[in-house]
This record gives sequence, structure tokens and C-alpha cells, in this order.
Amino acid sequence: MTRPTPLSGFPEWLPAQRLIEQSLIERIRRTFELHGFAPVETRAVEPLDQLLRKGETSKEVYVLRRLQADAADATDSGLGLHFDLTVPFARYVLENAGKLNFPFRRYQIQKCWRGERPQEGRYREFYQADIDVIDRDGLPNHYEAELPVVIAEALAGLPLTFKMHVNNRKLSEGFYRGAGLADPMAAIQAIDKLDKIGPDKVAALLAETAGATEAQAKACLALAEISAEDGSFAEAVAKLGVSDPLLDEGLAELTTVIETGREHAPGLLVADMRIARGLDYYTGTVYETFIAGRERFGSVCSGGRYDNLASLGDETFPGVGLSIGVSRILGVLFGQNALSVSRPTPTCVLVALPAEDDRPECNRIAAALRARGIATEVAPAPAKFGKQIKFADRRGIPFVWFPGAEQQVKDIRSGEQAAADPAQWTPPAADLYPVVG
RNA sequence: GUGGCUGUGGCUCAGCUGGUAGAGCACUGGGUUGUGGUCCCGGGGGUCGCGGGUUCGAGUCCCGUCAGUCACCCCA
Repeated sequence: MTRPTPLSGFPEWLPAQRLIEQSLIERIRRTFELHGFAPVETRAVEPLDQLLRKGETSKEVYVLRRLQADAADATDSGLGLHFDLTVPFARYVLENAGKLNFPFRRYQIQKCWRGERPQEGRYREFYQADIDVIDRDGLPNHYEAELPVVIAEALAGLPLTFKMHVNNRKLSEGFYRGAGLADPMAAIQAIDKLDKIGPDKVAALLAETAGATEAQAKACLALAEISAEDGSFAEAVAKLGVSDPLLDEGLAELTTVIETGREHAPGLLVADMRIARGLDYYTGTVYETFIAGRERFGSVCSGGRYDNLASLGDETFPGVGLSIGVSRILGVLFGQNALSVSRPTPTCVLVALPAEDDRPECNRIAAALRARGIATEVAPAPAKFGKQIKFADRRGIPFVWFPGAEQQVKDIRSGEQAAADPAQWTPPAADLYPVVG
């Protein structure tokens, strides 16, 4: 059989990288729980109509089908792998509304799948770490200010600088409406392309899809120019001379978000009127996060407020959420070798095996160490001690244990060796588990 | 889905205008008789991505295909 080749877009890491990935996920998980978000895991698949109902581009959804299903088989109901965690969560909330307490704050760290052409920092199978707060009927604005603070803590300590760009759909929509545009939503989608196609083409697009006059297009572009790390953006918007009640609402909400961020996550947030986001279910604050110097990688943490994603009859469940692109951040970290791990295996102690007959004794030593939380393995086969030390050295295992009448443990980095009792001996805390840093 | 580039031991790569497949690292055995890392000597491992064509002869040239990769699109 020919050697299997990697599947593009479906990354599989070596143990050292997986340890780094796990430590990043663990760090995020602990922060989420520290802020009182409850864990949830949803199934990998959703009915296709659920996945597609909010205008997602259908071509990126991986569809699930039984190999034996024939064309006429109607029970082959059309399942697709989820492409994010927000849509499944909205479905989950509706399904369990009666058992949940609102406002409900949950986190979810799971794989997602998108059938796009992969490239650096973009995968077809990847981890997202998602927090959302969903309430019943109404959702106070302060949650939109709270979530970025949680994210800032989750990502703190990574050797990367994050900038979260924040805008508010009400602000944009109100402005466009106040400026007299017929189709504010079309204008939002046109402005979303500003970075890619430039102001000239956006102006043309505004005229074409949103029915903007030359002066209106100019006003839209002027709004998109505004950005600030503090509340001063509101005055800049006011200077453009457009007034609309929805605009005022958006300005007030965005000010709350920015000012809260200034206090609890200094340096993270920037109000940026050009952030629009393609998804049409957002109704308030929208977020996109970039790594300083790696803006081309795209957003590594995005989300927003959605008022209409989940509704049941006349009951609505408005929410706000943010998703960390764990795999994408990891891609950047691996790409610049920014993180390393002290060893590629959890094993802290290798028990040397003098002869096969000694295995029962070695197993007892290993059990005694494990009972006290020390990751231990017994050498695979009897061999000269030099070889067994080499075995440990190759794997970065810091300690080799020699059984016998007087048991000894050797730190193979320093060469220090001393008598030790498996019921007593403890390694330095830093050696207990692989350290990521 | 469209276009550019690239496919040679596990890894990084060399291989001339076509002439019988190489190096370093890694692995493994020994020197060193049960305490490693250095050093020295030896060993294993490759359908040259796959299929076809040109040729006396193809890793090398041509066509196709698959995979990887980058860009577009879209997004975490």
C-alpha cells in the first residue's frame, strides 16, 4: 500500500503540537468557566435546512450521506456538519428552552467544518471556542460590553497582540437611513468589501445595490473612515451631520462597549466603522479580531449580537456571542514557532527494566508513582541502562528510575542520581507535566 | 469552483544538454561486557506521486491525473 498523504485542510498535529493545542484550549476553557459560562456540546451534524436558513453560503457545508443511500431514499434527510457553533447553539436553546435558565451563558469548544479551499490559517476542520449569552425576549446591552473582556482574558499570555475591531449595526444602518439610503442592508454589505476592493469600487457598488447618490456614497465612505480607541468616535460621527434615532441608539451602545473595554481590557478594543460582517443575522454590536502584524490572516475572533436567530412563535431569544478561531491562532503560533513545549510526552519518569523477570517489580514502582500523580512508564524491553537512559533522553523524559535493593532516581539532564522511595519521591513541580511557553 | 508553483529514503534537499539513485540529519548495530549525550566504524530503508507518450535508454523531455501549496472567493 502506498504511503497515505495528508489531507489538505484537515490538520493532524504531532504530540508536541497537540500538547500546545490542548494547553491553549484548557486556558480558554478555564477563563470561560471563571466568568460563569456553562459547558455545552452539541452534535456534529444539523439538518441542512437549519444550517442554511440564515443565508450561509450553502457550498461550504459538508453534507452527510449514507454510502448505501439510493436517490429515492427519503429517509436520507439531508444532514450537514456544522460550520460554526452559533447556529447549532441557537437550535439547542430552542430545543431546551424549558430546561434552561435565562439569561443563559454557555461556552462550547468544538470542531467545525467548512468545505473551502484551505490555505495558511484556514482549514476545513478546525476548532472554535465560542461564548454566547442568550436571554428571553430582551437582552441588555451590557453583555455586548462584557464578552470582549472575557476574550481578552482567555487570550492573555499568548505571545501575540490582538486588536478587536467593534462596530454596531444599528449605528451603520441608522446612519445610512438618516443619510437617505433606500437599502441600508445593501450598504452594509458594500462597506464590508472596503478592504478588498477599495473605496472607488465600493462607491460604485453603493450606487448600484443601495441606490446611493454620489453625495450619499461619499458620506458612507466618510463614516467608514472613522475609528478610535475611545469614545471620541461619537463626535466624529456627529460631525458628518446625519441624524437618526437608530444611529443615536447605536452610538450609545458602541460607546458602552468601548468604554467598558477601556477599563477592563485596555488596548484591546477599537471602534471601527468599517466593520460590517457579511452575515445578515447580526443586529447590534459586531466584532472582528486581528493579530497585530498578521491582519492578512483574517479575523481570529468574531461575533456579534443577533436578535432574531432564535425564535419560537412570538417568543424570541436574542443573544450575543464571540468565537475564538483556536486553530487559526494556533496556525500563527506554529508558523512563527512562538510557543514550544518542554517535552513531547506526558511521561515524567521512565522505570528502567533490568530483566524481563523484573517487570512485576517495575510495574509496582510505576503504580506507586502514578498513585501520587506522577506520569510513569516502564521501559519497553530490558536493555543496557545506557540504552534505557537514551530512550528517555530521546523523548525528553526527565527522570529514569532504577529498581533494585536500593532504588535510585536519576535526573538525566543534570546527571544527578540519588536513592529514592516511590512512595515518597516527588519531582519538581515544573517537571510534573509538559510545560508550554 | 478558477489560475500559478511544486512532487526524489522518516525529515531537509542534491541529481548537469536524458546514460543503471546520492548527501546530511534521523533510525539501527558495534567500539564501550548493564548508566546516555561526544567521537569512530558498520547496517537497514526509495514502485523518483500515479498513468501514458517520445527514446536504444526517462528522476530528467511531453501529455494526462492525483496530491500539496499559494492567490481569487469566503470566512474563525
